[in-house]
This record gives sequence, structure tokens and C-alpha cells, in this order.
Amino acid sequence: MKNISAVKVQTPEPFNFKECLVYLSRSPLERLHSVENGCVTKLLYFDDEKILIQINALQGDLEVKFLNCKPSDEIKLFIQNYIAGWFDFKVDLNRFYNLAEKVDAVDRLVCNFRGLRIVKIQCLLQALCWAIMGQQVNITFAYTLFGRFIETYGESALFQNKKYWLFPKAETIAGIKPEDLRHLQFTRMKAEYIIQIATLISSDELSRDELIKTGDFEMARKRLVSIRGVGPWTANYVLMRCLGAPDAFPLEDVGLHKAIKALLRLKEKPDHKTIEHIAKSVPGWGSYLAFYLYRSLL
DNA sequence: ATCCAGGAACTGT
DNA sequence: ACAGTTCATGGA
Repeated sequence: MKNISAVKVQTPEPFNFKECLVYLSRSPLERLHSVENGCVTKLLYFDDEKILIQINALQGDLEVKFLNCKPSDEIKLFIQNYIAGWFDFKVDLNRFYNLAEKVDAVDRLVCNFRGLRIVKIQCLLQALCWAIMGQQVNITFAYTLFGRFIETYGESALFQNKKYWLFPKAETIAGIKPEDLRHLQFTRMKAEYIIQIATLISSDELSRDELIKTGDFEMARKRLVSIRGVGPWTANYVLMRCLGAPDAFPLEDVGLHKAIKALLRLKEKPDHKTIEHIAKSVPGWGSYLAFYLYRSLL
């Protein structure tokens, strides 16, 4: 075995890597990373280079191994920043917990998953595609669609007889014909939405940087909703999972309704008022609240 | 078989 | 602005 390079990534307090791994391993159909033995392995682009990293917890921090390359300092820095963003290290979780503990039901929720941080989808195109594929279908089918999509249009790398996948590039998706996606069981609408969005991104008419640069998430929400195929649910989902908006709670989400029903031990699905009441129960932290509710469904 | 799933666009009021 | 309809298919 040749010696493998590794770097450490300092973690904030509190942070529970295992809780994030639970979230990452929620579907066996996942193609963009793999979780085993307390490690997550993921392939990433650095320009056109494919970098395979493996992350595990080590003495309170994270250790990142580079499985297929000797990383330059530039790559090491890129990966450290990537991981800090992936697990949302910049947020002060204690502020969330301090507010959450004032609400009985929410306190129960956050105590169960202490140290869980939002597992981000940092690529805007990937976040939008995932949300759109997930519209109106159950999670299993969403993963089936997503997996087929990646295996058809994404690149991959082989390591120790195992394939690791990358999300397709915007230019690739922009060049797909809607009929091709219909063969993968996309609806006509979803096929059009995704191709159109990839076109916007590849022509630089839409970007993650542009959406977050002002810090005005209300403006970002409006911009997102103006895109065909993106409604309030998708916009809030992307604000939460990709853009780092603190207070984006996808009110329309059926999964969140189920989670609230279980949390409050209701017999029926919660009504509009109840949902809004919970969504606003930790002011300024709707995104974290939603993510913890998703986690509670696993 | 029947119902519904981590919605959104479209149409008619 | 708002309510009803359509899209479209796999899971439970």
C-alpha cells in the first residue's frame, strides 16, 4: 500500500459527524457519495481533475484522505473549504439550541440529534435538479431518477473496483434533449425545467455566487421563483440546502408535515396554522428546524 | 386496486 | 389574488 496523503480539518463546537453520516446514508440509491465504516467517500471536480476524498472523524476533528492523488496546497485548501461548507461549519449552533430549548416539542427534537449540521448541496445546479426531481414523488423514486440521471450524464472514477460518480456539468445537461430524459421516466415538464436551468447556469445567467453575494435571501427567493419549474417549495429547499439561508422553511413539504405530526404526536396531519406555528417557533432558524425535522423522519 | 407522494404550471374565475 | 385542474408514475 502506497502512503496516502491526508489533511486535518478543524471542526466547530458542537458538531456530530456521525449524525451527518446518518443523513448521508439515508438512501442505498445515493450515487454522489458512499458511507461505510464511519467514513464518507466522495469524488469531486477540481477544474477537470477528479479528486477522490475520504473523510473520517479523528480526535475531535476530521481527517481527509486523498485516495487518488498527491494534493497540491491549492487542492488541500479547496478541499478544506469544501468540507467546511458541506457541513455548514460557519453557523453558531449554540444560538439555535438556546432558542430551541424554549419550545418544548422543538427541544425534544434537537436534543435527539445534537451536533447535526445541515448537510449542504453546494452546487446550485445539483440542488435545483435534486429538488425538481423530488417534486411530487416519494423519496425512493426521486433517488431512482437522480441515480439514473447521474449514471447517464455524469462522469465517474474507479477506485479499488468501486465506481464513484460526479454530478454532470451544466454544459452537459444543457445539451440534453427532453425526449432523452423522458426515457429515464422524467415527466415532460421536469425534463424541460432541468435543461432550461442548466442552460441558465452554463451561460452564467444564474449562479450560486450571484444569489448569495448580497446576503439578501428574500431577493434570492424571488429570483429563484422567477425560474420556470421553481415554486415556493423548491426555492425554500434550495435556500436551505444550498445557499445557507438561515430561515427557509419549505412550508408545503409533505415530509415536514409528517415529521411535525410525529413530533407533536398528532392523529391527523397538522393544519396550516400548526405548521406555521412550528416553522416560526425558532425565529431566524427555520432552515435548521426543517433540516432536523427531515432527520427525524429517517 | 387505491391512495398518495419532500409541487408547479396552467386555466378560469 | 385565489381555487380547481392537469401533469405522470412508482411505492406502500
